[in-house]
Amino acid sequence: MNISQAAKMSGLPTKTVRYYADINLVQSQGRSKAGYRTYSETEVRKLIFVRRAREFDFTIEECRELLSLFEDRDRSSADVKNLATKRLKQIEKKQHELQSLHDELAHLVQACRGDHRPDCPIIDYFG
Amino acid sequence: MNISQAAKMSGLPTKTVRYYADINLVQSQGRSKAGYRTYSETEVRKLIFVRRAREFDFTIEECRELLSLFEDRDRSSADVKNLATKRLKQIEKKQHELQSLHDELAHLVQACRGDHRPDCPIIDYFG
DNA sequence: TGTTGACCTTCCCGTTAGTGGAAACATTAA
DNA sequence: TTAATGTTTCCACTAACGGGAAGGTCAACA
Repeated sequence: MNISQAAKMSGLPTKTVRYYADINLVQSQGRSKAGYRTYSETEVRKLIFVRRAREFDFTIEECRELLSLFEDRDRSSADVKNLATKRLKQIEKKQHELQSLHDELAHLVQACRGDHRPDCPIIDYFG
Repeated sequence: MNISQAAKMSGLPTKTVRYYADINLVQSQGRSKAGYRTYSETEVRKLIFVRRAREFDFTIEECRELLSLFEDRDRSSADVKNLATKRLKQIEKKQHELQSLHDELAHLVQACRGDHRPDCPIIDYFG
């Protein structure tokens, strides 16, 4: 199948599929006589795999690593679990950061009267 | 004072201070005869203001907006509160996203034995 | 057969918010 | 005088694509 068909089946934009081929993340099966990229279900499966991993905010490099585990019939599940656990820790760290951000800002917003007068604890805090 | 002094006082890297001048976010007070940027406490205050706002993940454009409110003695606190509230909503949205991400991934990690065998629900889920 | 329209290719530029480095000029201390 | 910083501009790079141009290909329809 052509690239747009593979894109549709994988749920990715065509541009992205081409990009993944360019950076050697998911290569096309081959090329047609005219130079069109051709895709089979194997590549589509990999594209879907990458899309799902990206939805979990795995970076492209992490996707590359996961993909090699995915393709390796002899990988151990421990390797995969390690990667996923690492990602989980990153997410939890980000959650904590976001939480303090939220609390501080919420406190400032709550303290601000929000009327026509220029007095504003938010500006005061910043400035 | 010179740029590195302003950088130190504002808590920003010199490169960033120069960048903010380039994009017209915080201009230097002027230039010395040799062409060095000069800074006064006024600019340092603005730099600190921007640094704090950036720590709250306000974008540069939002900083620009906030800065104009900051510089406008006649602004109403309502304008500032609106901006901050918008940002707060964004943060809360991001928190929800991160939460479902976390829960799904945690579930997968928990379900994975993580031993030497290749069976892995994480890979199964992705692939 | 011609041609229209949809699809494909490569290439380059833009995004965010800077960071890193190079070449050249300025200032300061020994 | 020389060496070590400090500063300038400019250019390239980051992540992960998206937009659009210029040109080649393919299928359908009159």
